[in-house]
Amino acid sequence: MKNKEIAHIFNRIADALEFQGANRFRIVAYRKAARILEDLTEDVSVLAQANKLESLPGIGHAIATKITEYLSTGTMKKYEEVKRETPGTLLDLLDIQNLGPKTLALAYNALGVESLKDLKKVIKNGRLEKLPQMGKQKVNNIRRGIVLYERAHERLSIAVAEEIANELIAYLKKHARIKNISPAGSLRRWKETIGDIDILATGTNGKEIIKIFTQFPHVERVLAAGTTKSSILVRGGVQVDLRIVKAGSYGAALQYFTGSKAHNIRLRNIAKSSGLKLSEYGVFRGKKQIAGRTEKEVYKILGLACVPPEIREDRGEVELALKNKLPKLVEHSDIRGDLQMHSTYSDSEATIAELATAAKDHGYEYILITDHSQSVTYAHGMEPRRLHRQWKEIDRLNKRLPTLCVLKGVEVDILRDGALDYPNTILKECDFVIAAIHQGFKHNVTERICNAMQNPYVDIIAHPTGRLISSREGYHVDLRTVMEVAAETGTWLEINAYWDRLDLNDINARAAQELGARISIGTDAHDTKGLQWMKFGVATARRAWLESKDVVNTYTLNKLRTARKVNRKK
DNA sequence: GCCGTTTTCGGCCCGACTGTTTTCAGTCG
Repeated sequence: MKNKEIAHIFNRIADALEFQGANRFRIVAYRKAARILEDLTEDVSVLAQANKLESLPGIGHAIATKITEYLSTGTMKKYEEVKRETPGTLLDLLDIQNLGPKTLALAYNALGVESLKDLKKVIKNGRLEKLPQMGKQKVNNIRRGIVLYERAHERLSIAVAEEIANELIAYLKKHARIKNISPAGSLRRWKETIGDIDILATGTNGKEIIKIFTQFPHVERVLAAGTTKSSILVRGGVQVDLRIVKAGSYGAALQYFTGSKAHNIRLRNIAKSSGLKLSEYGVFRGKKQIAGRTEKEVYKILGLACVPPEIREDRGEVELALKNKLPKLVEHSDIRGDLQMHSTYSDSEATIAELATAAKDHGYEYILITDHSQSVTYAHGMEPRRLHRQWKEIDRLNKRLPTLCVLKGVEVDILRDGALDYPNTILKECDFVIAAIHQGFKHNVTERICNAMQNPYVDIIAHPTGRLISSREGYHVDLRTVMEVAAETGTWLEINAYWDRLDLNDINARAAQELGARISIGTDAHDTKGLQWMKFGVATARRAWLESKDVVNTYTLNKLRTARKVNRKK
């Protein structure tokens, strides 16, 4: 699929146009087209062939022509032109904080800056500072931006961001006079990675709250501190922004700072077309505020149902909210069990008894123990004898635990040659079986997974793409084919809730559901604490628009057993 | 560059903070 590739090109063109000082609405148009392509689960070339590109919102004739050009010739004239006009790595520098297109253009035209190296040089020798409109402070800010750019230049995992935000919110609640406080931004939307952490609070004395905020024990640097807004860097260079608003604007501000930007633009357009104005201070008719205390009120006055934060991405939710037809998203409290976890029988630190106790604390009705199969030697995979011993222990445990059912499972490897790591005589004795690729990532993966799904005893495909958010691309796999075969055979596809996997991700899980496949969520816990990752799995399911009927571990155990694939012979 | 239930032209979201200015431009979200 060339979707991502073309999206990248459009973003590049937008960067270049920004640098050239082009009409800002043209720039927005390219960025929007890029985002549409990134969100698209269908292959753009299929749409192009069917002549349907222009039916996508935000893609008009000019951009459709450019897409077609690229698909048929492998190049795009506009992109080639842009590359000719802006040297090498120049546009990469736009990722540096406090250095925008205007300043970069100035540095390029007046001083010939073409690279990070050049930029550092003109900062050091003082020439940048001497340019018109520049000065000591501005250059200082750019210098700090470079430090961040070189250090981080990557996004935080949701797990790290959530932990920092929780700690900071607890600190502020304890030390400052605050009425309401909430995370906002991509953290509140539960995106898998977070750029910086946004927190919104109400209180009467903004200045005092901000002072306390900037004294948070882990502050590395205070970037800005006004009366309503402040930014700090905490350990590891993570940026946290705090906004203080009046209680009467809390809902509007929460809505505004939660985003996404694309979602908000839609809302503001709707407000405008009915003669209203929407800002972070409220909804206004003329100068009179007519809503803003709660988010619900803001959506309502615009004629929309209140959209859950997880789906505020302008992926169709605005249209449905206008018709009051939003999906009823799956809730964490709907989850009755966890369908992937490991014990000391393979590579985990927790015994089955410990996992069971922790699961009871989570209020679960069942858990599926899924230790690794024999050929995964690095994870201490189980030969059949050890598996049988485990089953006996589970039988004993189940007698002691009336409210929880510990299910016998396995995470069976799909081997290089496509065979499964246990014979069917073993698999059929399991309550549920998860199949997974852990070897041969580039080796006929689609075919191997699809074969595994044809096996009547394979219930779930674990982490279907194999990606690791922080470090690994994933298998060479045709996911759409996998989803189709999953739907055909009744095999469930996993949302692996481990924060560095979240695999399937939001977009793919939604596509799987649309193609008729069902989803199971498993934490893949390797200790008792790992059971807590369920929240990230549920959030991903919500971002995928899933309802409880789409997620099998919202089912009672009886229903779960009868919902499994039809060709299974007992 | 996109878009249209008044429009095929003339719109396109809105505001805070900073720094260099003396009325405003640039950047960010």
